[in-house]
Amino acid sequence: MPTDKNIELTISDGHASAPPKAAKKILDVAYDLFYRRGIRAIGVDEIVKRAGVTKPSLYRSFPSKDELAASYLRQYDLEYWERFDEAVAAHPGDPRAQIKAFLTRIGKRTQVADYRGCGMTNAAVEYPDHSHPARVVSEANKQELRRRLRAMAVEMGAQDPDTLGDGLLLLIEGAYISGQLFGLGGPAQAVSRNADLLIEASLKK
Amino acid sequence: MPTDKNIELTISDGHASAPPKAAKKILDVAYDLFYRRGIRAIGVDEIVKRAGVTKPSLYRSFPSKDELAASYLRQYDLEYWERFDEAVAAHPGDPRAQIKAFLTRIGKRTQVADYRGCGMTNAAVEYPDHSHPARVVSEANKQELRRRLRAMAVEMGAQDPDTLGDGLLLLIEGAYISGQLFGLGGPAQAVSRNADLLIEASLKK
DNA sequence: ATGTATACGTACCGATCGGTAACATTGTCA
DNA sequence: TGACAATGTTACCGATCGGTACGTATACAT
Repeated sequence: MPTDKNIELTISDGHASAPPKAAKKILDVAYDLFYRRGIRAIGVDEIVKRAGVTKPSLYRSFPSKDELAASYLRQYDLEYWERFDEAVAAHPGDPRAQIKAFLTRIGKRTQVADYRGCGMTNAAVEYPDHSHPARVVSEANKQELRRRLRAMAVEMGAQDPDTLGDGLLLLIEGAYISGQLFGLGGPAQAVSRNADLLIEASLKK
Repeated sequence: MPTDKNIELTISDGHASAPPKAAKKILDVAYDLFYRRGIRAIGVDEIVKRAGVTKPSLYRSFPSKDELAASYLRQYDLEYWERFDEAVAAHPGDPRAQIKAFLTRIGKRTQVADYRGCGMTNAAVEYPDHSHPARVVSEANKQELRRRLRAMAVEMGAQDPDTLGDGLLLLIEGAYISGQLFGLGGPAQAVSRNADLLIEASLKK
């Protein structure tokens, strides 16, 4: 869900002036529609209609639909790391518990009807072209996720931290995808358990 | 890559007559374009152009673009289980080796530039609506994958076979997705190693 | 009150979307 | 050669796509 924080960081780059109010409504609506139904599936007409604004307003705040999609993902990115940091902050100095908290949360999120997975992952699937503005944001987010997981694997004292970090990433991505593929009762509910088994098997003896 | 086998099973349902030749060219081209660039990203005009046929020919063989996409996935499904069964047949009676062979193959496939992941997974991301013809095929394929993996986990003598089977599925889906997200050197290359660790940790002692 | 800038709306653009009607042409087998 | 099925040709449909030219309203400062 979109929040109101840091909107000005994502919609209008550069100049520090306050953004038009229409831009916030547009981004909020675009966030919701892009996430739930996909970026390619949503036209700008539907966005402006649901936002109660007009098309020129959209194009005054965003240079193109592709850039609006990138802005949506930048907002998604902010909220993603907020959730991640919450799990980390809940267990200071205990990376294994941090991971477990994050994965338990993911496992729970996937167990709702019409779960739509990770907006970053979905956007990358929709736009295979690496130069697409939305994909650039998506790839950066995933690189950062990999970096953090590998760092936590080091902290945990894994025998091969890169392998464990990557294994955790695979489980996480698998949970995002299978969550939207299987719905309730799908494999994603087992992500935390499997991660725990994998971590246990990967620690130095 | 599309093969020529079993085309008649996927393009025209019901009557057992040989399919028109244009239909095969159309399906081959659609297979390639849908897989590499996405279903929503490709218009029927581009398909018929690349296939060297005309639009009416497409709509004589396929009732709609959505059904053509479903036919593409049915073909994908056939080839998917061919690859799976190859890995199984290579190690009779040894499910752990079967899994390892299948995952090693996936790990290798992901390590090429512009890898595009699993066509089934991608289609599900593109079409969140569960009633979409393409998604119906995709979900059936994934259900079958889950069934097989859980059955193999039983054969392997896992303590909790459902959890292990689901864990393997998560790793596999993670490999598909991260393969296209990270490109060369990504986490997907560690899928076989992590699966092996997970299996080892999941067996009855 | 009046200028000035900024935000917004009406109406429109060409291109492309998926899909079709009507008819001409081809290849094949009897 | 006749007959039939498959394909091609051309032109078209309404809807939607992303995007814009241009006029209007509103706010604020002087």
